[in-house]
Amino acid sequence: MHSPSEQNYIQQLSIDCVIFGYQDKQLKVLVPKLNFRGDFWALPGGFIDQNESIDEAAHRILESRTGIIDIYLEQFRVFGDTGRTNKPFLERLIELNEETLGANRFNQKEFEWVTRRFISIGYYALVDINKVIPQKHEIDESIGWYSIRQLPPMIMDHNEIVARALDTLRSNLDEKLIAFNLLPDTFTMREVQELYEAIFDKPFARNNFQKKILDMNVLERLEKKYTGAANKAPYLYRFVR
Amino acid sequence: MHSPSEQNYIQQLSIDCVIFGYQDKQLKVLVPKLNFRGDFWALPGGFIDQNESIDEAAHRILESRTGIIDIYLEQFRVFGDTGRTNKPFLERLIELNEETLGANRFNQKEFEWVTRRFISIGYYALVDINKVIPQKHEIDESIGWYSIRQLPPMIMDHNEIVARALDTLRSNLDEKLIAFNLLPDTFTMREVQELYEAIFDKPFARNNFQKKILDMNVLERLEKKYTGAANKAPYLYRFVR
DNA sequence: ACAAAAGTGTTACGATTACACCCATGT
DNA sequence: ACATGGGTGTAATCGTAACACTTTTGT
Repeated sequence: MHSPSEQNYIQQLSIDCVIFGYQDKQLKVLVPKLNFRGDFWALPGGFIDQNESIDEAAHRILESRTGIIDIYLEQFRVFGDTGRTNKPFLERLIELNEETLGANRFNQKEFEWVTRRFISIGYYALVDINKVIPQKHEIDESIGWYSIRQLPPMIMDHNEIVARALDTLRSNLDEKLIAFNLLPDTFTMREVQELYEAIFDKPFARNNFQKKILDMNVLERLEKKYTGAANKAPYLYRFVR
Repeated sequence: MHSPSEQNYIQQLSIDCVIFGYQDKQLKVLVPKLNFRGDFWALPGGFIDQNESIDEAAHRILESRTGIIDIYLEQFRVFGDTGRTNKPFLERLIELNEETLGANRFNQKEFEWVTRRFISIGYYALVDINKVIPQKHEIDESIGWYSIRQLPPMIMDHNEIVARALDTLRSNLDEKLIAFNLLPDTFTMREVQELYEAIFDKPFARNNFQKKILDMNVLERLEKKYTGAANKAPYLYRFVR
């Protein structure tokens, strides 16, 4: 897990993951912050071992960040422009951290390996945010959930990667019935609606929304949920199939 | 253009292109056949130079096969299973061609380079089949258009790649208004309809189809086309925008 | 009784599908 | 005149959006 240049990775190919969660009526993305001076945020990512498929690599990266094995996950786009490299970012990082880095946190070989041009396969994942215990890596200062509306400025093209992931999520949501991956095991119809509103950034009519979701025939209605609020208790639902 | 192992390519990463054309009421794919004993077909593909983006690489590959520069082209999926390698195919090819190959058509270095595990980015392209003069490469015996319903058995996972490309084409066709890339500059409404019927493998109602296409507001109606047939002359249309 | 939010029904609208008719063209 | 295929109009149907009403719960 240490020097990528010494691992048996495929060269110049990486995976970047956009991990979506949902909390407080907001769509969120899990983003680590690097443990260096200069406020560097970078999407969870990694490389592909010679002995694993790209999907397996993505799963491994996700598990190391969320602790969850069973994650909904899909590739959505390859980012492969000519000048796509870490170099400007790393040079600035080194510039801002000369004293703490010392002479050789990066040796020459290592530096050249990670600053080459990289082509990256974008994956997006949908998780139940309550089941995730975000794992920061050695290199991270912190890791946290950021609202899609208030993402920090990330390195390279990572902000664009998130934007593309959101586009894909929106266009796949209904057809692939994947929204429920973002919710707990049981949930109310209002919660589904608020999730949709967070994803599409627009309101939905309550009655029509309920009809649409129930017509998907993928929800099982459970007992009512007594919240203590001064109103009718909503039903709980569970996703089946 | 000779030994890939001596070129400045990104390692273990390739591009495979599904080039769609349309002729004789059939959706077709451009597939070269290798100039060896054993009937090997393989999708047009290639590698990515260090100094070109993946889109540029795909364009280069397409131009070398079609002679056309301005091609509609889109990536649609990455194929990255663990065992994804040319090796079984090449070993069989060598086995069947020992006498003609002689001792060293492939040297050891070359053989190892091309038989490593490869991750491939799938692109699909839409071309006006009449503008294409299929170019076979040195290594090819022939290159030709094969109906999507009667594709030859291709090496590796190339048949699956075509199937995935067709799925993507179908789901993008209306939204991205790309069908017209498969037609000549001017065409009749019947031709558009037959194209759709070839792509979706199902019939469309003539009047409703016409309404739907015209409601896209991307066609300009030109003069009538007198065919000499014993019926009303159809209008010609041109794609605009 | 009332406010708040949930559940459901009913109508209106728009887009798609189905049906029908008329027109141009060559034999 | 007729067969053939092209263009277009209208009605029926379906799914979605808009509107309305009733029910449940705690104060």
